[in-house]
Amino acid sequence: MPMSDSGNTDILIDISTAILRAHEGELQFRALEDAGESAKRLPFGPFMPDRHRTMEISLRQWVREQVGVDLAHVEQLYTFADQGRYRSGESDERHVVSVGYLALARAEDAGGGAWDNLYRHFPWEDWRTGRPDVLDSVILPALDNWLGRHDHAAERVRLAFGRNEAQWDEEFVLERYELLYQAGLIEEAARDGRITSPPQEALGAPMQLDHRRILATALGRLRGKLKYRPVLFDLMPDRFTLRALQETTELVIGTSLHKQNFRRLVEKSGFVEATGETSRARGRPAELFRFRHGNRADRPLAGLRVSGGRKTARAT
Amino acid sequence: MPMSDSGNTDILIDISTAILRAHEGELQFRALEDAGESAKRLPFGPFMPDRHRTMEISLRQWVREQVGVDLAHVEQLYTFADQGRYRSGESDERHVVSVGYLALARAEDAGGGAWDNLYRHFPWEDWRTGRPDVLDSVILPALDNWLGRHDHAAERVRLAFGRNEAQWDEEFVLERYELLYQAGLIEEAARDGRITSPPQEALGAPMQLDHRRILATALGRLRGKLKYRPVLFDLMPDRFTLRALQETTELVIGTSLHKQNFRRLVEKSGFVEATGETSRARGRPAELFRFRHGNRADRPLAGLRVSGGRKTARAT
DNA sequence: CTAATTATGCTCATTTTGAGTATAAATAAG
DNA sequence: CTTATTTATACTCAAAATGAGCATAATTAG
Repeated sequence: MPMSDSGNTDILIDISTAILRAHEGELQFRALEDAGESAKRLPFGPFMPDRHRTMEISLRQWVREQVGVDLAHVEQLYTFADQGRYRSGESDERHVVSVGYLALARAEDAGGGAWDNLYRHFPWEDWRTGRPDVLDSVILPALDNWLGRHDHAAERVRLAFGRNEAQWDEEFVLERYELLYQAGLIEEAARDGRITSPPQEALGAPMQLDHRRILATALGRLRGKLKYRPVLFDLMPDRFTLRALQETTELVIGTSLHKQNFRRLVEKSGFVEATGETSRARGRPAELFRFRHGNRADRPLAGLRVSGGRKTARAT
Repeated sequence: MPMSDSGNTDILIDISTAILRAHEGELQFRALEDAGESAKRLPFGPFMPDRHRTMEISLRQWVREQVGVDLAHVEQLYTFADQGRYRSGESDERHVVSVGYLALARAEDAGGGAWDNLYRHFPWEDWRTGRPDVLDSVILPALDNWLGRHDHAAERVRLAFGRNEAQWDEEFVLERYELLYQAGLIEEAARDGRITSPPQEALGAPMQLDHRRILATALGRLRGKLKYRPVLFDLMPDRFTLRALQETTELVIGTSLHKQNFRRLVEKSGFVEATGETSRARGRPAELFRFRHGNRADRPLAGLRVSGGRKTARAT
């Protein structure tokens, strides 16, 4: 964005999309494999401005036709113009600008194709069964070691990883990923030539290009958005039990929630209405709810903040 | 983002930036005037990928040198690739992709240049002295009239403008702007050929291109972000009274707040610390505070939600 | 000295939230 | 068919947060 003269810089824009769904107890994303390449990638393709009116329309259509998924929510994440930062020795140096998108799909609309467990790439983000071991056994020691040579980053580490007084903030997915990348604990960092030797203990499964970074951005954005907009329902089928809704929520925010309080929160939010039907399963049948479109007070689901709070902290 | 073949599409990227500051009781943005054109515009310029490593670095440098403003917070808003949607009869049809940025500046770092009052372009967004008259006198009647022919949009209007049961959500700035644009109540809509005759009563001062839309995006984003990240302090000088902090907050969210409760909220948030100094002004001197960097519990300032709530709703 | 003005402290009733306990309605096991 | 197990749902209770005010303090403007 400098001066103004300029010749033709032969820019090519491509769109990469993190398509998420909740399925079989996993938060999954649509992953593609390329021959002779172990790391997977997100669906992406060139954007051709003369053929489509807007990027979002173009994206939806392309994903339906080429990837076979009908998208519910679609949201632009970020446009990267970082010059080759995440592209090492590629021949095609025209790819300069890449636009990342987050898309949500309902499990039913999600066609065949291969889906991958998101947390396989971000094991430190899944706290549903408690604080992940890898944090204390690998990540924090390695970061400490790295901080020895880069102590200006200490505060960033403290905030991103919730050390000392700081709390773990489940939305800081990208900040954590970036720190791990910079500290050379991520395989992509070696591939990009940011570090000389690959990390001793690779953290999470790597992906092609900067796609893991896009996934991190997507997860962070989704976790944040959940608290004030009803995007959650774009991951749910038409009818669902509150239990299913809670499980999907937990998948996204990566923590487990108190069942009764979750119910109270959702019921008061005005986002759902009972259908009268019930679902049959193991125990007592559960009422089926449906999304109550936009209507009502639409109180944000702020209560979904990872509690971390009060732990029976008896009065003073 | 279709197929894949493609020739060279001669794309040009430009970056437009909404630079905001709080100054003299106004929320202002840096505005430029062009000869022979009454509508103002945002600073913008081409992005040249071969000269700069990242867009943000490029942007900061460009703004410092060309616009004379030192930016505090910088945040990418959105990338539009909408084909000429907001560009009517322009000769240069290469401009296809434009990236919008939000930037915050402290009043001290803001150089000379011309600044414009943001709410002059969005009078319906400023509720500091109560519900703006223009809503009931012009906007809602006109929207109702429009809805007669487009009643599918009724629900969007209800939510965006807080009718019936719905509450006014101060973050829906873009949604409101888009609705007004589509309903032809915005001068830009006539300019873009979306409607035949210009609106009888133009709402807010128009701007060039889609710059008012970028401002709307910026304001909405900022209002949202305020509640969970300490961006507010990027609009404040080094030291400030709580009163000044509150005024800036009110400028941004467009509502007035309860003074004592604001103080309580901010003090508990851990974002500020007293300096011991005081400021001299009209009444009792106020303590000067400073931003307490990143530290502490960093409780979100969720309390900044536009209350709208309980109005002495005595028990049942 | 008095009024006006702004800052700050504190109270109080509600609401919201975290964490349980209790009860209901199924299915699975014997 | 009786009991254990499982899941859903209702309710309670205390702690914390929030919305509204009243009260008091410390200045400056007459």
